[in-house]
Amino acid sequence: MPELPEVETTLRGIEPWLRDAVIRQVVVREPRLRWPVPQDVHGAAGQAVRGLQRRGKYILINLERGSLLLHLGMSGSLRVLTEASPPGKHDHFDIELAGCTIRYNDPRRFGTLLWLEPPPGRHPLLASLGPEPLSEAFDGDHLYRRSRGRKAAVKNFIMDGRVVVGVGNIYASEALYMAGIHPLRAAGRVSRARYRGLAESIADVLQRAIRQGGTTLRDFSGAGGLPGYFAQDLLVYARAGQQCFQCAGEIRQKVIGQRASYYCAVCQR
DNA sequence: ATGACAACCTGTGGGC
DNA sequence: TGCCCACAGGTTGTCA
Repeated sequence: MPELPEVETTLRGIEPWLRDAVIRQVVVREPRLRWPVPQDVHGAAGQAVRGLQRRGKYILINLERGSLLLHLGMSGSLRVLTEASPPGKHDHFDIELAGCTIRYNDPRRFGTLLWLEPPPGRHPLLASLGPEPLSEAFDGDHLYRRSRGRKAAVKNFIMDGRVVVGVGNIYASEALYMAGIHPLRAAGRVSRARYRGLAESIADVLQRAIRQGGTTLRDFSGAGGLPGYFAQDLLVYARAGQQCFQCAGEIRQKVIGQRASYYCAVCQR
């Protein structure tokens, strides 16, 4: 469920509660996530929060010595609870602070809770990640350089976290539509000029989605429990069979790289 | 190095 | 109402 805008929304929701807080304890009820939750995470207890950051779709809670690394997977969400409430189904762990509990729910258990020794950036999961799409380091020239000789579909290319982080299945379709690029086009056969447009589209769609609190298709909600409202702004995603907003042609759906992809065969070449 | 795809897991919705 | 299948916002690991 969560791509970069949803993770950013989640981060912003928990940030005010974590700022200057001390971790009271981490309660793990179900350690069987994407990787087994290590005992190390209990080392967080008693440590003060130094800062919070997002790296791609990862959330890093940096403590005095070491960091908690969270990933929401496909169906994870965090919720800030200010009153005691009994854990429900799929509530796999809590991060308890003095004034609240941050509770993780994840039906599919593709999410992650790991302990990172400093410096966090050297951890294998973070070490080879590409640039942040909303940073100076990301632009069309970067995409152009990285794509030379690549035969993979451009949609798969921009969803590769080593190329650029945070672009998931929804926003990949959206950005390619905005840039007029067919998702199946070989990444190595997209011009520099069109990659510049694509990079701008990626940054634009992610920023607008963040402003709307992300996209809620079925069950995403931010840390305050509210859904995101970007679903009503989607141009192609989940619109198979409906009319293209530009040419009134029919939006197509096709599986690319095991994922449903949406595009207009007229507007995207 | 690159690309294709199976795997991880649960819930939901559609067709019959 | 119930059963079975396809599919769902992510990422890694394996194999050719």
